Amino acid sequence: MRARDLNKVELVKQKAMELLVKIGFEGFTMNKLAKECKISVATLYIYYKDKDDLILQIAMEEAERMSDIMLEDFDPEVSFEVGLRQQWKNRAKCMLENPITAQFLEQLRTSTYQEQVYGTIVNNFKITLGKFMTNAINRGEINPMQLEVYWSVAFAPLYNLVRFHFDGRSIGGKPFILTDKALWGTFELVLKALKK
Amino acid sequence: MRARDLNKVELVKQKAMELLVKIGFEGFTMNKLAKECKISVATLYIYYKDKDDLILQIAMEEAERMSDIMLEDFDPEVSFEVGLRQQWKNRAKCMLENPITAQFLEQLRTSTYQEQVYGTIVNNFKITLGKFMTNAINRGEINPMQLEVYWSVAFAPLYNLVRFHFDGRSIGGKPFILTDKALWGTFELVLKALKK
DNA sequence: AATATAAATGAATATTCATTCATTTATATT
DNA sequence: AATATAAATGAATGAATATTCATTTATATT
Repeated sequence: MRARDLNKVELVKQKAMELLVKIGFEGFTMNKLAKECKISVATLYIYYKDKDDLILQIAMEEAERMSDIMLEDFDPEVSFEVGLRQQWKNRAKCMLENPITAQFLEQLRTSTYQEQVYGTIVNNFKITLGKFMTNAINRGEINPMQLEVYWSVAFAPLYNLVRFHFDGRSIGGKPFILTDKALWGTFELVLKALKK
Repeated sequence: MRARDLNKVELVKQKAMELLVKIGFEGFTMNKLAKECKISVATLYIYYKDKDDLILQIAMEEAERMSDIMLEDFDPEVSFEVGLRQQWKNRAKCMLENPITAQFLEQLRTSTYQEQVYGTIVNNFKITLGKFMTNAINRGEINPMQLEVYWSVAFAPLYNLVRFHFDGRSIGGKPFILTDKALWGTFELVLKALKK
C-alpha cells in the first residue's frame, strides 16, 4: 500500500488558498491549482470529490483551526476588559500570523460557501463569546445591548485595521502597516466606547 | 436608426448585481445573466465588450453613484460630531435603500476588480473625508491618530451592522434587523470612543 | 524479494462558457 | 411610406474547464 503524501495534501491546501486570494473566485480553476502545485489535476480528485468539495473542506478545516486559536487562553468568566484585551490579542495574532487563511476566509464571506462554513464550525466560538458578553452585562461592566451592536463596536474596528494592513493600499497614499501602537491605541478607543 | 432600449440596459445592470450577490463570482456566467433578463446573450455583447467590461463598468457606475449619495449635504467644515452624524445618516440610508448595490460593491472588495474600482472612483470621496478628519484634529475635537485608525473606529461598526442586517443570520438565532435604535445607539458609542 | 494496494499521473473526454455571426426587427430620419 | 441604421436575436463556434480513465509508480505488508 502506498501512503498518501501528506506534504502534498498540505501543499494543495496552501496553494488553493493562495490562488483564491490572488485571483479571486472568478479566476480560480482546478487546472491552475494543479499547475501551481506542480502535480496532476487528477491528484486533486483523489483528495477531493470535486471543486466545491475542495473549497468547502479546506474552508471548514481552516475555519475550525482559526477559531481554536482565537479561543486559546480565553476564559469567558474573566472581567470584560481583560477578556476583550485577550480577544484582541488572539485575533490580531491569529490573522497576522495566518494572512492567507485570514484573507481566504474573508473572501468566503461573500460567496455561496459562506453558509455551510459559518453555520457549522463557528458555533462553539459564538457560544463562548456570547457567554462572555452576557457575563459582562450581568456584572454591570457594560450597558445592555444587542449582541450585534456589541460585536460591531468591539471587533469590527480590529478586523478593519487588519484589512487595511493586508490591502497595503490605505486611505492616504502610503501603505498602512498595523503596528502594536496602532492596534492597542485603537483598542483603548473601543474600550472607552463600551465601558460604562 | 433603432434606439437602444434603456430599460433593458438598466435591467441588465440590476440583474447582473442581483445574480452576483445571489450566486457569487464562482457561479456567475453571461448565459445565466441573459436568461435572468430574458434576453439574448448576444445583446449583452452589444452593451459591453466582454464579461470583465460588464462587471467593471457596472461597478464603476454604481460606486460613483453611491459615493455621490454618501456626500450629499455633507460639509467637511462642520463640527466633528455633526459631520460624523451626517455621515452615518447618509451611509446607512444609502446602503439600506440600495441593498443589492451595497452587497455587490462589498463583494467586489475581495475580487480582482477591486483595484480598478476603488482606485479611481472613490478618490474624491476619500479627499473630502480626509479633509473633514484633518479639520477635526486641527480644531482639537479629536485626538490625532492615523486616518486608518479613525476610519476603523468611526465607520467599521456601521458597515458591520449593515452586514448583519443583510445577512439576516446573526450571532444569536433570530435574524437581526437594523433598527434606528440600534443604529443611533451604536453611533453614540462610537462618538464616545472618538471624542476627547 | 514478491505482492498487493492505493497514490499519482498524462492524456483524454465531456461539459460549460464566453464570444461571434448571419438574420431579423424596430425606429428615427427622409 | 420608404430607407437606413443600429438593436436585438437564436443558433453556432471555439476555447476553457471540470472531471475521468487507463497506466505507471511507490510503499507497506507478507
